[in-house]
Amino acid sequence: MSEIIGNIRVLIADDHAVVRQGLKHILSKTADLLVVEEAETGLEVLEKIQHVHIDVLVMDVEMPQKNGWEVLSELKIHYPKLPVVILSIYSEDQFGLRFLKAGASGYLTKTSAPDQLVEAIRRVAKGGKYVSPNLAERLVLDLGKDHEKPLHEVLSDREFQVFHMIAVGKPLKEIAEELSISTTTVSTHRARILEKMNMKTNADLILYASHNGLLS
Amino acid sequence: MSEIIGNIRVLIADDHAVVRQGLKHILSKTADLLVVEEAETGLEVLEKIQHVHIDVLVMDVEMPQKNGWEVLSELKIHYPKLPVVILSIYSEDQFGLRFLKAGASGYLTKTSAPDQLVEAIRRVAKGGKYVSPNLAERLVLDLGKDHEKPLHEVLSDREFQVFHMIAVGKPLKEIAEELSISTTTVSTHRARILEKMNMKTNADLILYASHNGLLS
DNA sequence: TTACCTTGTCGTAATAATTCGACAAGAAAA
DNA sequence: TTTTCTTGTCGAATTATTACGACAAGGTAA
Repeated sequence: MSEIIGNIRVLIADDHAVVRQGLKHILSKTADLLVVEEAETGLEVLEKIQHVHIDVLVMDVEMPQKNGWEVLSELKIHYPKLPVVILSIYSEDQFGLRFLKAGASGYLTKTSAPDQLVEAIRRVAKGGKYVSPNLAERLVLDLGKDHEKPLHEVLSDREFQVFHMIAVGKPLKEIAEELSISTTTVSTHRARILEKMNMKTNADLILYASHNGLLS
Repeated sequence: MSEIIGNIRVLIADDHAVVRQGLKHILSKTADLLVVEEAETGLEVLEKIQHVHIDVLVMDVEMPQKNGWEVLSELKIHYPKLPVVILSIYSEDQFGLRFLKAGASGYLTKTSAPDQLVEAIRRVAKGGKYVSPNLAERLVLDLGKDHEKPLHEVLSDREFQVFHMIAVGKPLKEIAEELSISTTTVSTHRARILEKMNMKTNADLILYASHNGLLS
């Protein structure tokens, strides 16, 4: 029955106009994918999703108001079945895993080929997961060696999140606001991060992140 | 004569496939702008530019192999007349100025409206410069400053000293002690450093220092 | 099941850092 | 040689950040 129309209804969320255009363009070339809505901010996503029926959400990580993380976790409560494809500029091996664990159905970087995106959307619309070949390999590799984890992988998701924000230079207060937690909580996370990573200052974190390609 | 065709030939350079699609889409809606080539890396830009005649280069800042900066400065040597529009995810006042000083003809963020981009390209194709109103204001403010030297060389000795100490992660208090001056003095130096270098946070300083071999 | 970690969270109190003038000495420009 | 700009310096009043101690929920090992 649902095959009569067969269109996969997609909501695109990204604060960059250019990127939204690109996504629309890519999807418009297919017969089965239909962009029914766009959103520029996390809040907009949450709002539009209530009024329009969509099958897949394609979402950037960084957005004003609510970021990808927040939106994702809120969605998991009210729309646990809605497949979400995360689109980010950050490398798959650093962030992809975390998002998948957090319930995303797919993770792609903006450097991915358009075809991959289309494939990903189709796959997750059917209830599947999409993992790029690259990330898949990484997953397999990680099966065996549990030991030699890079320092930052010892961090919990929350800690990593905070770590990253510190590394890109966000002030404590801003981090707290963005995550909607108290500044002291952020400080606590920071202290644990520093301890786990055997470091002493934010400068150490920034340099670490820079040298490990965590900033791009 | 060149008016016979009248098309403005554009080369798009961005490592994000999605963004390239977006740009193409936006430009395809105009009658006069024509995307004749694409590049994913800085090297590719440098290469393609030798074989294909283009009127305007639209380029992202972050690219593998050679980034926007590097490409821009090389272009200034061999193709000093080629207008370059820089497209970046970073706010105008952070980076815009520096790119314009370095010879770019325009600077836009990826959140800019498509129309702005089109306007920018048209303007620079005619040999003009494109500056958003926002950035224009900033420009006026910065008129008198030194344009030649590397950023950190604009600093006074004392400032550089402080800059370096901040960059290696020393806390304010320690800096003050080592230099036997008050912490507020250090803060003042820091503020001036940030202003001179057009930066906002210590993280910016650290990264700058790291990338310019000022640490170690 | 009990005892022990890890994580996410916070408040209070103590510290550190920043902002905002200010001022004087020297350099540079007019 | 005035005048203006740059630098180095500071204090008071704010703000931001950290340290520390705590607690509950979930996980894990025993």
